[in-house]
Amino acid sequence: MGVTKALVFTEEQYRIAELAKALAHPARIAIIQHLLKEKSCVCGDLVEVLPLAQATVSQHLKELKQIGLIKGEINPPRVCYCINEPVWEEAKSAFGAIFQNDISGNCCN
Amino acid sequence: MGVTKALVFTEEQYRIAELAKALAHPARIAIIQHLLKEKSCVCGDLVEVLPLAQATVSQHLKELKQIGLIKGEINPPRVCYCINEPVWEEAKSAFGAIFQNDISGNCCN
DNA sequence: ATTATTCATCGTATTATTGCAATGAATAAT
DNA sequence: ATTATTCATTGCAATAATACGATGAATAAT
Repeated sequence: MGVTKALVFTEEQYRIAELAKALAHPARIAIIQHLLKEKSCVCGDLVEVLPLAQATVSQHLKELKQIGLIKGEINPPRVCYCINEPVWEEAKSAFGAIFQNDISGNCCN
Repeated sequence: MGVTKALVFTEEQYRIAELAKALAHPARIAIIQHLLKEKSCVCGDLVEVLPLAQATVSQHLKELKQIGLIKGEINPPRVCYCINEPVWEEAKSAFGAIFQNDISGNCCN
């Protein structure tokens, strides 16, 4: 049955998984793409772009903020969102590190 | 409250989210990393590398296979796993398309 | 034939995610 | 002061993900 080792995952593995999870919903992809497309901060017109209720959009924004991929600047009465550069670069290199691997040497490729 | 538009997400958004979800667990990151590290096919010694029961590892492998990121070749009595090139390249360019964006022009960066 | 090995699948319990209506907080407009 | 706007948060309900023991299927070894 195979021995279950008492090994836990590495910090890196948890972090990549966490970042991936933040991207693991079409609404959050749509939010990110919208923020990337508008080259400046987006002031909460996201609800009109998405087929979701305001509360739901707010939840997705919260998740993206929590992980650090985006940030929201309060600019009453609106809140302006944009990509948060440091974490964005972290994610970029994390995914880059995985996908830059050379897989051509595999016996089955 | 903002008008809820009758818009559904694009195929691309669903696909990226789906691929991200496949990477959204440390065990699956560990599996992928292990397959990348071993330059050839890995014959099911994954259970010994992971702190999880065999059934759980099998589940994670199933998910990765379902999405197409890996493939398993039956080589009785073992099953050999490796990265599945076509989908791997698809994921690589999907994430690349997102992370290659220039965010330096944002008003808040 | 019997037993061992390897891996998948089923059943099930636990926990996490998703979605939205309702409400709250804070400011702007009248 | 009252009302409208903007966005966050709370409180459910429905669904999905996670984990693992138990079992099954298929082959190899004895």
